[in-house]
Amino acid sequence: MVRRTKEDALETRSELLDAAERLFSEKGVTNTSMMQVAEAAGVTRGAIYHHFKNKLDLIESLMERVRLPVDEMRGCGEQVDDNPLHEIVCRSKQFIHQVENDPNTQALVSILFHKCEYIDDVLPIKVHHLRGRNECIEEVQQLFVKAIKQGRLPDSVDPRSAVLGLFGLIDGLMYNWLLDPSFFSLTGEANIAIKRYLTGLEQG
Amino acid sequence: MVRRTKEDALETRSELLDAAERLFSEKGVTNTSMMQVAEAAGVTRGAIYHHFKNKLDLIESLMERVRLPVDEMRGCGEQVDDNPLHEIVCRSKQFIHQVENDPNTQALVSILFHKCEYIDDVLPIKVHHLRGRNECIEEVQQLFVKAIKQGRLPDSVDPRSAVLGLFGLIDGLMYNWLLDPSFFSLTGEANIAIKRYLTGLEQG
DNA sequence: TTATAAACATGCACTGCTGTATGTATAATT
DNA sequence: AATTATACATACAGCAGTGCATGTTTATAA
Repeated sequence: MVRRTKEDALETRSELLDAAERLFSEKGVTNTSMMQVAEAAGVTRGAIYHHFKNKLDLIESLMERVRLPVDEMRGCGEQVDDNPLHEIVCRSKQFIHQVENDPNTQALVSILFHKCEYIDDVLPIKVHHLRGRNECIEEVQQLFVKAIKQGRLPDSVDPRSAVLGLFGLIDGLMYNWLLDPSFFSLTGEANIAIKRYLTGLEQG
Repeated sequence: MVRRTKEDALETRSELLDAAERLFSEKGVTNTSMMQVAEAAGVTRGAIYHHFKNKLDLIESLMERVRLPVDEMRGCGEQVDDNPLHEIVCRSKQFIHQVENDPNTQALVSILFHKCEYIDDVLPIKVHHLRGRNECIEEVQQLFVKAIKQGRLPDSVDPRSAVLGLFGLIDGLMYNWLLDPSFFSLTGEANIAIKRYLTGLEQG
């Protein structure tokens, strides 16, 4: 009803993003209208179109705002030893833990996996998703290279192949877990599966 | 423009389903209108609403029509020996091969993974997806049980955990491959990764 | 052979959503 | 203190899509 200060405006914008994130993850992106987002944020559609050009711009801003764990997980805090395999495990666990425990992260990943359609119009989502993923893949691949050089993995292991399998495993577990979180424990199964996969890597 | 015989009607229905499958996998489910489906099939919207109640009914029919490889892959043709692990590998390969090579299967899986939103309204999709998956999981889990009994896998392996990891791996690889098929060879990477995962299972 | 019903085509009314234009009150600027 | 720009609210026009009702033609059954 009134205009407020600049900080208040930023808060409005933030609340709009929060509402969008919630509604998108609950009802899907295309099934959520701008008016519903506005209502959920306690404002009118005018507010949205002031802060964002359109729905796509809103989505892009959502992607910009959240730093996905895929992005975060470069550099894994307590990295005591110089074993790249340990860092790979640590990063993976941290990633999965954040998805299972941080509501914001979970909502966004849920949107990416199950609540949006990868069509041309929402290309920014796909682009953002792939970019972060590819950067992360590149880094983990280097860790595998390092592990092979250190003799922790046999030479017969192709680092690219190793990282593709690992990411497939993690993504697949998250995908299925998000379909029905009560079906199994993400952290539990992921830890076991990753361990097994790495064990398989260590053998020829 | 005219009415034809019963067989022709079934063909019309089939062409509508073909068109829907194509358009859905290309442009997404919600972004494809009934009129576009009708046009692509060379008929008008009236034809669709004659054969299908609405868009959801159309989608349900799509799911009914195609037997996903997940459903098919029970009983793996040339099963010479009695090694359940071999059957597991055989089924997985068959599944993946069908996704990579059969256009119909690929289109439908692409829809399930990337071109629809799992909201309440499209619950039939989710239900169908999960039902087929769960049935298959159950069967493969029994194969793991058998393998453990035969001493081909250590007792420490939990069959449920084993199958969850395997399905996660396969789903994740397919998910990522469908995002960008040129990024890697699905069959190639899947074979390697599955082999590694099973190797990891054989170790404690 | 006639009647009925199937297999569509056509047209209409309704709705939800979008984008924008305009209004308005307040903060920020001078 | 006056002006300007910001941060929204409100109002309007317009479309795209849906669902249905109603034609129209032909198979099919009696």
